[in-house]
Amino acid sequence: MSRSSLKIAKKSLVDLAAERIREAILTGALKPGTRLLETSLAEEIGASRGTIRAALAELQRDGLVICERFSAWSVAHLDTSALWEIYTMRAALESAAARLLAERLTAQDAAAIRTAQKGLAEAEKNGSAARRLEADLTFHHTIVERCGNSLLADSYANILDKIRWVYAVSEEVEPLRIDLVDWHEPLANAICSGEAEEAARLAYGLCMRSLEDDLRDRRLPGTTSAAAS
Amino acid sequence: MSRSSLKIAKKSLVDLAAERIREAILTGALKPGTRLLETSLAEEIGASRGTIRAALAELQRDGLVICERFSAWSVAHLDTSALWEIYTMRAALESAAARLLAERLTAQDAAAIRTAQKGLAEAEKNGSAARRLEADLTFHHTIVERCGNSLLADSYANILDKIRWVYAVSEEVEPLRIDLVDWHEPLANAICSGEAEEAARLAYGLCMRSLEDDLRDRRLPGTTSAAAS
DNA sequence: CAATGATTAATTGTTGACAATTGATGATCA
DNA sequence: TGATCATCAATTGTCAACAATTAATCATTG
Repeated sequence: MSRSSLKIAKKSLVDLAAERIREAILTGALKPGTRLLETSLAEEIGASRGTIRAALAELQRDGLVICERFSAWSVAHLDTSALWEIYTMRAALESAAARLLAERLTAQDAAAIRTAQKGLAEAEKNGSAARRLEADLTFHHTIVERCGNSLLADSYANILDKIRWVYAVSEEVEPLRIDLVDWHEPLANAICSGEAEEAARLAYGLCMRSLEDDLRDRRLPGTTSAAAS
Repeated sequence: MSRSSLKIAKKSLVDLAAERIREAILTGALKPGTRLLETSLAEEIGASRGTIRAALAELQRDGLVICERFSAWSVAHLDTSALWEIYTMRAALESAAARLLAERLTAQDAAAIRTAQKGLAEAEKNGSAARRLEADLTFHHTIVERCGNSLLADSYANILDKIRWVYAVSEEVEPLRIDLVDWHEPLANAICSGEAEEAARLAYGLCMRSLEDDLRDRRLPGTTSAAAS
């Protein structure tokens, strides 16, 4: 943020195509289980099959689509056990990030955390469900982005995508129950005061609390898979 | 393990090619920074450029090669800060896995842990450096494989690859200092007795201890980048 | 002589055609 | 009738040619 690059990031057709398809999946326009045909996508998007194919391969590695050899591409399924995996992974990454950030905190980091907190407060006061969700994700994203580990940050970005996906796909109910301000304040304080262990524990707890809420609230279409204990 | 699939996994040329190139990188045959030409690789491996291209894209997502638009593919660099990222990521994943496994332990899990421990003991008694390393990685891998989160396990497999890479690339010294048996026993015990918090803490500690050893011992060629604090 | 602009060889980006594989359909035969 | 086998259409896997872009080279110009 302090020194944004001036470089124009020209994107290849593959990237553009991947972005389009990803968007369609994450917003729920393409529902889990939907069959994807390379030729149809190529025609709709306006690129050749090879290009679409490369884009699909990228999404496959992100876990958004699956491919059975010589048979078919399709949008990945999103059942209760997937939900559990996503949130426990999130907890793993985020609690580690919180610890790292608390250990190596700079003044800019603290300022960014406080800004994200303000965003939470505003969204809480008068924001739509979508706005509250984004403020929430932004807060957590801030922590991970600043923890200094790009490997971890990249993986976390993928998880955040999937969390948006969960919200988009679930036959809605109770969007984001918790009181954003109250629940996030202790974590923000722990990080900003350098209490690494406490920050890690709080981050872990927040994620698992979200998991419980979502497991209770969301009805994921399709499967009836047994939830993790 | 208990129920191996009978299915023959025919691999596509892309997968085969990716495997070859990955192997060459992880063993150090292709050194960090080496320029990779699609045409040369295509000729050497015996596949078309498009196939090689797809393989490279896969390796790019795994962080083994990098690609600058319209200019060049090359083997990724592996400097001190990369080492730090790899090990803190490992700590994040593994401590979470240890916690999960301790919480949901089955008899088979406990047996697998004990088996992995025996492997450690044997390697410690009369094993080469390479053998000790593999026994070590196998022990940790066992924990993660059995934690029940495939998302986490996939990410961890990639990290393990990179750790092998570190050992292969570093101008060797002091291979794997710790006493395998002594250091892993507390973690194994914590997991097998269901002490989730303790298991998580121990796993985290083990990873960070390994990081310290490797930061001290290994001289990574090329960069002189400042280590993380 | 330094900075700018044309030239070109090398390399990646994209495409459409062809080969291989699969699953469904219907014919064949005990 | 029902199981088995050939056939075929649909779809993915692979390839080789062509287009776009880059970086290096060298000429040009103030």
